[in-house]
Amino acid sequence: MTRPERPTIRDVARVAGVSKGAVSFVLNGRPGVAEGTRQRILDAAHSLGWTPSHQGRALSVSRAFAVGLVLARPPELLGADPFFPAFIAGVERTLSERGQALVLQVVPDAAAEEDGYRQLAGAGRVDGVFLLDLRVGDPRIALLEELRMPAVTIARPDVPSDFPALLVDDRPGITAAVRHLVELGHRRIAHVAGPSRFLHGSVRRRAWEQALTDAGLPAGPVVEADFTAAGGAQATRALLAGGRAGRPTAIVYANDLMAIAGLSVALEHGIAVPAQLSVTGFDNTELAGYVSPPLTSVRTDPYGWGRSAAEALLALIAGETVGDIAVPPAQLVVRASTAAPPPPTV
Amino acid sequence: MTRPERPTIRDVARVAGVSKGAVSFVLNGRPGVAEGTRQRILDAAHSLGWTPSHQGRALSVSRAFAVGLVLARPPELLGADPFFPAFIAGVERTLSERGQALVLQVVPDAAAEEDGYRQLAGAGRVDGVFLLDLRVGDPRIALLEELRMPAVTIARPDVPSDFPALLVDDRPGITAAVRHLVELGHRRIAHVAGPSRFLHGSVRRRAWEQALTDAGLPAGPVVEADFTAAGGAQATRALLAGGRAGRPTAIVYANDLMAIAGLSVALEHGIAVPAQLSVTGFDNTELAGYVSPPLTSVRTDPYGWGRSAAEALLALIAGETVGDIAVPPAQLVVRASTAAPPPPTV
DNA sequence: GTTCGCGTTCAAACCGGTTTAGTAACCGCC
DNA sequence: GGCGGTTACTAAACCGGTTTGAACGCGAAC
Repeated sequence: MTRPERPTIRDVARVAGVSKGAVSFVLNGRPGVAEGTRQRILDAAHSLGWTPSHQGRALSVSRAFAVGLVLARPPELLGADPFFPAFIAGVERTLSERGQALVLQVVPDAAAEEDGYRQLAGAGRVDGVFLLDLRVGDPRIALLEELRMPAVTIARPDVPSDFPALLVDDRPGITAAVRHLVELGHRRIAHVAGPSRFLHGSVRRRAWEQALTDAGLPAGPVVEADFTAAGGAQATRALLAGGRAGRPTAIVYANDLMAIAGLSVALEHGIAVPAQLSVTGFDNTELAGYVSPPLTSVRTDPYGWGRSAAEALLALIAGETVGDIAVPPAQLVVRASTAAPPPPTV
Repeated sequence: MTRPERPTIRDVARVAGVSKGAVSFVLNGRPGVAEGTRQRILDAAHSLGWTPSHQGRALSVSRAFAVGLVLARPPELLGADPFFPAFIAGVERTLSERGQALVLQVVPDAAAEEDGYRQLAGAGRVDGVFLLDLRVGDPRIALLEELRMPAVTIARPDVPSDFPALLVDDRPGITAAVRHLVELGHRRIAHVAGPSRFLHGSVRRRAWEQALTDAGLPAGPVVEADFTAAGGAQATRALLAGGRAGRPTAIVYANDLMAIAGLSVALEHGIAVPAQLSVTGFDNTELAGYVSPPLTSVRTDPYGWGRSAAEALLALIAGETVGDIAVPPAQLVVRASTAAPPPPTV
């Protein structure tokens, strides 16, 4: 029975006939080690199959080599919204290239979320965090500043923040959607919004209002929903409840999930899309192109955002000065769920 | 300017007037500390706002207090498939209760995946891992055994494995779907499968075959796809290409995403669902109930699986003997996408 | 009054790395 | 031959916890 113990830096030093310090120097590519010795150490390390212990290193340099992400969303929505996995995949792509890990926490509500950040910081488990799903007047900004925890926010907060922000801007996408509908001839354009306590929820709503105003149109009806299919369906029912007269001819949804649910509610009411009702989504989910009719949507790039956010966070942790990060604007993808409105009833 | 340094166990010991050892004992709830001293130590810790350093603890007990998950899926599919986020949420729920973290890695392909596990193990970054998306003859089982890394597999592998397995079984769900269709009168039941290199892909396919055989029906046409909407659409087109005569009257899809894409392909071909074609999905995604027609699907419980898998893994890491874990069988949720087949053409 | 046993506490070693201060050897040079 | 400077390397301290072995104080037993 051989000992399955992992070799340590001591073993490598012994085999190579040098001190621990020398091994450490070689490992970190520091100068001051003769080439011959360097090779001997590398050979020893290789023959022992040595990989430096993460814990040992983390302790001595007091870094965690990990960044954190705390998500406060009910698990069922987490599953339905394709944003998170794509964002996480992007983050991971950058992190794994640099030997960093992502420490994830999923909590049920906002209170637990602050606790989550507090724990991660208190235990020194992460070197920095991402701030997602910004809320209006988000208290987490102050919390993280108090904890002196480096952070990158996804979108610029509406409260003063010294943290670099990934400048995602939902407004051009919504504006483009409304403009597209206006150009098709729509004049009664409704909105199914996300929760107004979230920044993205309220930003998209205000962009919709502004775009209508800019087009010289009165603000149409708006229903606040919760980004879920169930919520989208219910909101759509509320909008389509009135008689044909006052009913909107187009609905701008704050995400694809609600829009897709809206499509089937329309069908259920005997309202043809896009002949009698135009519909736009947001996110450009994979499924958007494969429902009927294929959904006009706003394409965003959560994967790319994840990559950029991670790069910025690592730079910030490394002590560099990091400013806000620009990202390409979202673009409207026109498919078959939008068309000219029906002729006005006489 | 006050020092923002985090207090250490030494500071707590000094304030409480005891040794580091005493503080450690109190922290870990060990006996052998007088009640008065215990209180003094707790007070000191509290007044300093001390939280033990994760790195320090991890090093001295040589545990990582973290478990790993390596995902080898292209990012775009990760976003579309609601399985992962739900599973991860379940895992997290259990982990965060016990102060453990989840270290996630998303890699592009299978080779990088093995590398990922090797790195996590080599650096001692995790105490155990989950094995997801089992492949036929999965080489990772042997790898993890070689690395002596505790693991829990999601589903029982088709190769010998000493690791506890979460006994998810897709067969009853598929069987129920086929039986449901047979009872409705269908006799030509096709299948859109997942990649056959995955265990869940081939298990579902075989279950479909077996169910047809059991019903005394010949195996219908099968098309192997890749679990994406695009793949599902393409597969559906292939199945519906033939004339009305040989065309299947029902399609059993290996997941909801492909089934939903299939719905719109049918519509595009002028084939009414469920009047002329019945469709079943798998996963019972939130969206399944909100497409038209609402999709008959098989409900699974990835959130619950995550919880159970995490509990088993932690127990295994703690040195307990852990056997396979039973989970409630998947259940068919009948909605409006299935109905009796059209009367045979004369 | 010593001895024993017990509960309480401390000092020191240890986990596996990094980092700093210091030393030995070697070089060229005056 | 002694000096200053460079290079290559070592020994030891340190990061922040846990754990062990010994010491101490005290009451009961002999």
